[in-house]
Amino acid sequence: MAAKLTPTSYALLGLLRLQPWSAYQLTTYMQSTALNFIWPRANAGIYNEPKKLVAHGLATARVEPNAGRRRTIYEITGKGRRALAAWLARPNGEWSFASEAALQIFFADGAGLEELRAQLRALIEHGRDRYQMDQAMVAHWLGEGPRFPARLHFTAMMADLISSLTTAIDDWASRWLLLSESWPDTALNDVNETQAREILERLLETLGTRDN
Amino acid sequence: MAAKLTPTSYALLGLLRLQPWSAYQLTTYMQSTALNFIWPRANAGIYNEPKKLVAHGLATARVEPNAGRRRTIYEITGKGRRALAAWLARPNGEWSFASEAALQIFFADGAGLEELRAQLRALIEHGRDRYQMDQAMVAHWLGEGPRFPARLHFTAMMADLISSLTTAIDDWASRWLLLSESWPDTALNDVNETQAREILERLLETLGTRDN
DNA sequence: TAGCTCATACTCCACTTTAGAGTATCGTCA
DNA sequence: TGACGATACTCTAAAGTGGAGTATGAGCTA
Repeated sequence: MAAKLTPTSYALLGLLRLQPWSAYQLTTYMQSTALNFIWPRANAGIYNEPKKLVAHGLATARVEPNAGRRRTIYEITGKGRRALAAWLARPNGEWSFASEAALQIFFADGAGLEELRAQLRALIEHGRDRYQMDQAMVAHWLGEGPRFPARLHFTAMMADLISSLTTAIDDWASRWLLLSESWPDTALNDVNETQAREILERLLETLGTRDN
Repeated sequence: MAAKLTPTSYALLGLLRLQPWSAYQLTTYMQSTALNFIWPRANAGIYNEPKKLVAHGLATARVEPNAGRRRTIYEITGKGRRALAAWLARPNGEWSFASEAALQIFFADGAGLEELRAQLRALIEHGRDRYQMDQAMVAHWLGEGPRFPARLHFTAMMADLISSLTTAIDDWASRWLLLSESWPDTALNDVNETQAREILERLLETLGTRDN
């Protein structure tokens, strides 16, 4: 009877290893921290997950009063610790990206130049919002310290990853916003064909130096 | 009676705008091109989507013989074109990332140093596989040209995006593989605390220059 | 010729996940 | 007293998934 655990299960086990949590705390933490960037999950799904952990003996639940209300506190079990350790020992290089914005840009030859550029600007604006949010968090970590001070290095690692990706997308959108300045429209023409070939040639070089 | 269209619906409309497609062709194209990077979708879902488009009058379907077999060919309608154009005119800066690997790295304080480093190496290896794949595609586009020659600039745009993200993650993993060389274990210590603070301080600077 | 493999062409399905609400209670404030 | 925000959690129709499966035809080999 192998428990059908998902990465979400393991994420919660990872948090429970640090301390006991209420379901609300787990959900709030997962949705307001770096975790929401590297493993975005819907509210309802997170609430359901600890119940599954309990059903499989990986966590325990107790209901306690809290300021006149009841809340459920979850704690990891020994079995849960072992399941987490086994998962951590299984290397996995996978990641995925998805973007409706990028999809719209990919099909922008069905729209006008100004619409394409508006999409690129929207991506840049979205990145700006992200930067402001991240800046406040980083300043807080350097000042008061993170929620888990003993994990500062992991906090920094994730902040570095998020910033790297946000910056990469920002740079990409800015690059093509600049390149498209000289386009008459979204159709292929001499200007943007030359640009495209140059970019592809540059990519071929870059990829060639990295594939071994 | 507004059709409940998803980004997947629009992606298919975007492809149908270029030419008529069979369901098999739509599925194969979506899963083997840049589209699978910016909007990854399961096989069954893609097969179902064109039927919905037909149900909403955005596409038509006809069954034709093909080498003794039957296949369904879909074509976009005028209504479908208008729905696509309206979607393209709605800017959207959103994107999402998800990675079980990053999740495992985030919780690696529950494992040993070698396990953390194995995770980082797995990410780098995954990137290397990606580079080899992309290299072959880019070489093909520069040689024979892409499937849709008139969209070369959009092909280049997406290749640039994919490469940027792959490179960013590769660099991040390499950076932390290097930084962790001097760690005695995954716990916080003087060495990695100093590293973490330096990274966070550098991030604060970078974010500060980009948030306005 | 028969069998195997691959490509073409698509369906099925139990389960998971989502977006986007909703309900309920308590403390604080005007 | 009523409104608002925080705490605490549930509900649900629709979308999506992984991982098969079925079927047919062409090409190749023993």
